[in-house]
Amino acid sequence: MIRQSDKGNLKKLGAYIKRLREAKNLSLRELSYACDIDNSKISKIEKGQINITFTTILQLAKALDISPSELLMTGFD
Amino acid sequence: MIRQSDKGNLKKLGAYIKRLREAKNLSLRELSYACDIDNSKISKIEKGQINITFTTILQLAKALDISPSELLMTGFD
DNA sequence: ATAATTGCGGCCTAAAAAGACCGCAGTTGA
DNA sequence: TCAACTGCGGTCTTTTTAGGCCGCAATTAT
Repeated sequence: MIRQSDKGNLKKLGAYIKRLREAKNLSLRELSYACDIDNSKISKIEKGQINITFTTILQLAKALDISPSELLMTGFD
Repeated sequence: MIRQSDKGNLKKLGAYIKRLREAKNLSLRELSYACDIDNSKISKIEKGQINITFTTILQLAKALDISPSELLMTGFD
């Protein structure tokens, strides 16, 4: 039941998160510490491998110093 | 482990979704049909009772004719 | 050289979302 | 009056996230 377009959107979101993290020169473990999410999970998020929840979005946004809204600015299908 | 602030944020998001739905004069069942999400689930979302995933956010945004980013414009904690 | 860091994937358990269906009380309208 | 609609909550199963820990190959210092 996992739609094909969803996979693409998850990848887009993940790629954007990765760009933001790298722009701040943070390692997975550093970001992990900042938002209290396991580094291996963040890795999976950046790869678009998991469909994160609303609250996880908020956690990441906060740690990345960006508004949740901004985090979803990337154009999705 | 459910944070207290998360509950509030979920309620804010739900309330906003409800406002948008009502602004478009859609019943739960009508919106349900438009985004392919069960009406009882939408009811729970609007009540802030469930922590929806990224893809569910995209589905709702599309059905409500709003960008995902816009859907998260409400100020969260 | 070698020690530390990094990204990443695997594995596990518990909790929760997804998805679907049912039924009811209250409202709305014919 | 009564039929249809509406919001909403409950229940059940399947799938997935959350959350945590471990270890490795590759890169990056020291």
